[in-house]
Amino acid sequence: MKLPRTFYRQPTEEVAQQLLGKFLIHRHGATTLTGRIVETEAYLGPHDLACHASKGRTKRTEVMFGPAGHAYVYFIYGFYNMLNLVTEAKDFPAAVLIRAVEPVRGIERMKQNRKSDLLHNLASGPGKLCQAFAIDRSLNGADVCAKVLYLEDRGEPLPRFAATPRIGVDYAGKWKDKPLRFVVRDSKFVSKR
DNA sequence: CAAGAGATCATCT
DNA sequence: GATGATCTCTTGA
Repeated sequence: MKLPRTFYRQPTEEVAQQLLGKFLIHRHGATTLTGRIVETEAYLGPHDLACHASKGRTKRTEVMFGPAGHAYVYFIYGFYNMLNLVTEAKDFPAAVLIRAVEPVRGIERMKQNRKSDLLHNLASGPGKLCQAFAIDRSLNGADVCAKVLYLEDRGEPLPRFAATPRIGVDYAGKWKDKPLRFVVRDSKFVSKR
């Protein structure tokens, strides 16, 4: 079943954890790309110095201020897109970064998109994932309770997971060490470290 | 195997 | 004009 908007309206940490073992689906033209989520990070809101929205409401962070259940896709380092899901109430800017999935369907297409044949190298990182799933800024603001990009609960119980500090946020002061990254234990498909 | 540099651009100061 | 919620390749031991 497709995850409803109420799912995304919950506290961000809760959403990040509950997303593990759920399925990300992108209907891209004639191809359906599917992956099982194995790694996420929570960005808690304006007080979280690692969250883009801590810098205020800008053109870029606008989507995070909107209602839950929409995609926040941004471009970074001149190369990569990052996929986030907006959480919590309207006007409260928080989101969950999808960092890695286990490829399930559309694998041949992912291999082409990534120019790699290694299954564990297709979507094991936020930039790789977006490349494999053909996700770019044209999907920024997209409703993930609609038909193109959405998530599904396929009845799998919540996998065992670990919490670690988030990656690449050394600038975030006391927030950089908070255990807000969640990874499925024993998955081969998480990003390194 | 670990460490470091380079790639490249939208966004904000 | 500086700087990233990254990735890949090269280097050197």
